[in-house]
Amino acid sequence: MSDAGYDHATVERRWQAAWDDADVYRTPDDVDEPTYVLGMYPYPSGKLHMGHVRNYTITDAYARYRRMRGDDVLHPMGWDAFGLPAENAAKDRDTNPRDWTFDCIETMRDQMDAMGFGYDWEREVTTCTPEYYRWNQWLFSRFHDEGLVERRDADVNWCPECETVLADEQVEGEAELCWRCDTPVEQRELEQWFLKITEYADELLEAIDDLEGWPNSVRQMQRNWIGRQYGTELEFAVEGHGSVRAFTTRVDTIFGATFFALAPDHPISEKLAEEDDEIRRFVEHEADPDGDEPNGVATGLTATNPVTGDEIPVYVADFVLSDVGTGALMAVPGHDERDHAFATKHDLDIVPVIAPEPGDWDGETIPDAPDVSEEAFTDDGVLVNSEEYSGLDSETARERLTEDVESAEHAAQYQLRDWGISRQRYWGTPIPVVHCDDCGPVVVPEEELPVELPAFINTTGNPLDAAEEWKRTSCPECGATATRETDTMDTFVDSSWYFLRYVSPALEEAPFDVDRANDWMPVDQYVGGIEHAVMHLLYSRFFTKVLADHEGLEHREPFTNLLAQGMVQLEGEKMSKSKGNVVSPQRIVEEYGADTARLFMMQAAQPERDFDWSEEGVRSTYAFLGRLKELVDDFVRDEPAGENDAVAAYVDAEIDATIDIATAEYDDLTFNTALRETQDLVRTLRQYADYAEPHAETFERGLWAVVRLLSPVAPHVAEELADALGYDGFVVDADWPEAKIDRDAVEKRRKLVENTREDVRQIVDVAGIDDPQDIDVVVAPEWKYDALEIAIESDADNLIGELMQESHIREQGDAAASYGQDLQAEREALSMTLGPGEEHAALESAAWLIEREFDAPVSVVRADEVDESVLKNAEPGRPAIEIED
RNA sequence: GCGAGGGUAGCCAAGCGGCCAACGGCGGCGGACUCAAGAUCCGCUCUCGUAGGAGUUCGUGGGUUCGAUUCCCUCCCCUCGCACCA
Repeated sequence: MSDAGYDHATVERRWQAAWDDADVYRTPDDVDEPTYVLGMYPYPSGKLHMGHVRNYTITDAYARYRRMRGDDVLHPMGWDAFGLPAENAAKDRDTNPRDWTFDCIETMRDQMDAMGFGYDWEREVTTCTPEYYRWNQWLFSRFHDEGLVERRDADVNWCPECETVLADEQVEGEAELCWRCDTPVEQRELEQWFLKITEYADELLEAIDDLEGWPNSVRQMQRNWIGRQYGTELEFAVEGHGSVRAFTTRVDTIFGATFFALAPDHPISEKLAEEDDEIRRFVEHEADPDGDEPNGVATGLTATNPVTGDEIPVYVADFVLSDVGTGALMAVPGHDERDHAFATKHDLDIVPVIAPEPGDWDGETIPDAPDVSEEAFTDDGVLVNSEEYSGLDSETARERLTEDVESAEHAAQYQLRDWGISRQRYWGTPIPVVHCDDCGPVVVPEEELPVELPAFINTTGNPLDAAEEWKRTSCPECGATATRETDTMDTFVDSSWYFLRYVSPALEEAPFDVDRANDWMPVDQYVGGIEHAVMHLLYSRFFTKVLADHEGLEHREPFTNLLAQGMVQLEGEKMSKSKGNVVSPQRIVEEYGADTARLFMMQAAQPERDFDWSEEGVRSTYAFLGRLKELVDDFVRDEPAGENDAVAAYVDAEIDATIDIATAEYDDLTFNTALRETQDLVRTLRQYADYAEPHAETFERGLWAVVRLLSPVAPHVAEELADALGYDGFVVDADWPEAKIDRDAVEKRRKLVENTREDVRQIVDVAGIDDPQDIDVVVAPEWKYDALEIAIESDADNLIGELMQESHIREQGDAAASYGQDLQAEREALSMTLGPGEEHAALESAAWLIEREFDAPVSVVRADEVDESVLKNAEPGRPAIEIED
């Protein structure tokens, strides 16, 4: 047999053209509840990489599978087409972002076609077109109407390289580097537009529990990101400045509060800085919120502890962050590590007020106070030194104190911040706002949308700032001369709702057709990289909820099932341009074809796992397809005329087994297992053809099953083979094969055959039989199956007694007693086997495998055809074996 | 530090209460085919064993159970995310 392969280029082009002519991937608007399969749309960088190929092969294979199962399928593709790289590329190449982007899209669409991805291109969405981004602007204005847009001064993350602000999510790691260019991020204060995602913090958090189709890791990352914490907010009176609210999760430690601390940019700190040089010096120069050391300066003021009435010193400290809690906190050095460090440094009191709960605590005795002079005790415990609260456990004390203190109330604190969407860049959606001297910022009215981007100006700053003519406009409210907002939107706005646009991509009246979206959404299966675990997936959930509340969408979550696909690596390392270890999909497609690339990837590992690209693996996959084609061609050229005998029955059963298992695996998206089974079936078919003249009908059924089981992953070659087998029409539209038996029977039959073959091998080996002459396989007598069934169902203490009540078992005498004892011994572990007739048939049809292996005739016989002495080894699920040498 | 997910035979990797000495792949060994090689096919690959047997294994140490790779606890190690968060 050769490993020559086949003419993949011709085959793939032929079927791509045929699909195209027949428009097979089109999803008409009038289908009912299609299965919505979606891969995260790519940024059009100009080149498909292996990550894309893997991502989109997964969705394509699943979409094809669902289609063959009879579903209508929505499987669209589009372009996340705004973004900074286009601007940089335009500058480098002396062109403009628009032309560059469309060139890239063109190339990538061709590459996707060459991969055989079956998209409904009539639903293509491109975010950089005014037809798309006008709806970003429209949504901005709707969000604004609903009070979900805010403009405020903010300290923002500024990337000096990209010359734009970044969302918190776009700043990476401790070193605070820009996610795009790895430049250290700086802080700037700018007027920014925010979407108030925090309004939805509770729902975004709580609904995560119901996202059962999502990986736990992603769910947990979102929970952490939202970071809700319950605690208590209460007031400390600061002399001369009135009441100051502080948030704490540990109000139970309030008797140990020995100082009070304010953030450097707290209003009181700023006021104090105006009056006091030392405080000003600290606020303006010394404060280092990023440093490890807690620094601070005494204000000379005191604050009144609302519970004890004690006056405690007030500090301005850089470890207090203005955007956490209220920007002011009560510090308890005895029970908080950071407060402890600060107190030690400034020689402040450290008072223990919580003791570890004694192991044998009775619930009331007040334990001894722990020593906290060296180290804070941060766990919950029992209150001490806390007047009437001493002796309470932390939990109860928190409740009680929050109730008792007049200014105290339960409060929640979130880590999630509002989403700053302003970007000082050109290639994005213009924020539809006009600044008027009299009216302030005014949102552009709906009928004037879209605010289109002006022509690109190659400049160092924001090109929109340089577009003088474009900037000059009139105020929509008072008509006075006004200027346009020059910031554009974060591109995550685009991707927060694109999955809705696919439903009605050309609609001119609204971003999406609400009725159809209600029918078609949510996305049934979403697939993409883990890097979007927080940002894109959280923003999309937020948008979906807002649209549900205000635009009539009947779904509150966009994605039912989420698959975070693993990386394609090379020798255990992530492929990257800088490392120079990139395998180009283009080259693989040219050399081996798209089917090989797809098949190799899908069989290499489960979709969510990382796996290593292997040139050798690719070659062997290619060889597999070539040999399969040869097998089909041989069959068609010279149709065999074998009998429908026991061997054919074996092959037939294997076909069913393969279909049954592969189907279940396709449902789970574990393509690797489905494909392994399918390849095993090909091997079985080849063995069959080698061993005997195959029964044509059975053989063809097997080939046709293989072709269809393979077709979601290797669609071109599947069409080619189906064509060779004389199938009229496209495999894409063919019915998924059906198995005639159930999984349980499949597994029992396979196990029986496998165990029997193994036993024969062992006997031959251990007994040192060189050349077996004759092999008998003896199925157990029927009464043993009955006894087994009784043993499984019975819960009587004395199993033997129970068995002996059956006359046909009792008649077996010693044999019955002996088998009964075996059953009794393994009683808890027994399970039902196939029946005697089924076992006989299964072994009969598998006998050829043993004959072939040992080159000796095999007879499968029933119990009543042999001597009793032989029968003692025969049990249900385990025939007796007699070998003559 | 907090949270999540992991640690399985030479390697990768399934299993997640009994059919588990543990699917599958790679590597290695033997055989068939071949002039030969490659490809393909058939076995073997923890230890011992002349009729299908026995023994010791699934990070560590305990526990629950008639029975644990599978459940619970301790500890060690790895990966990922978050982190001066009050």
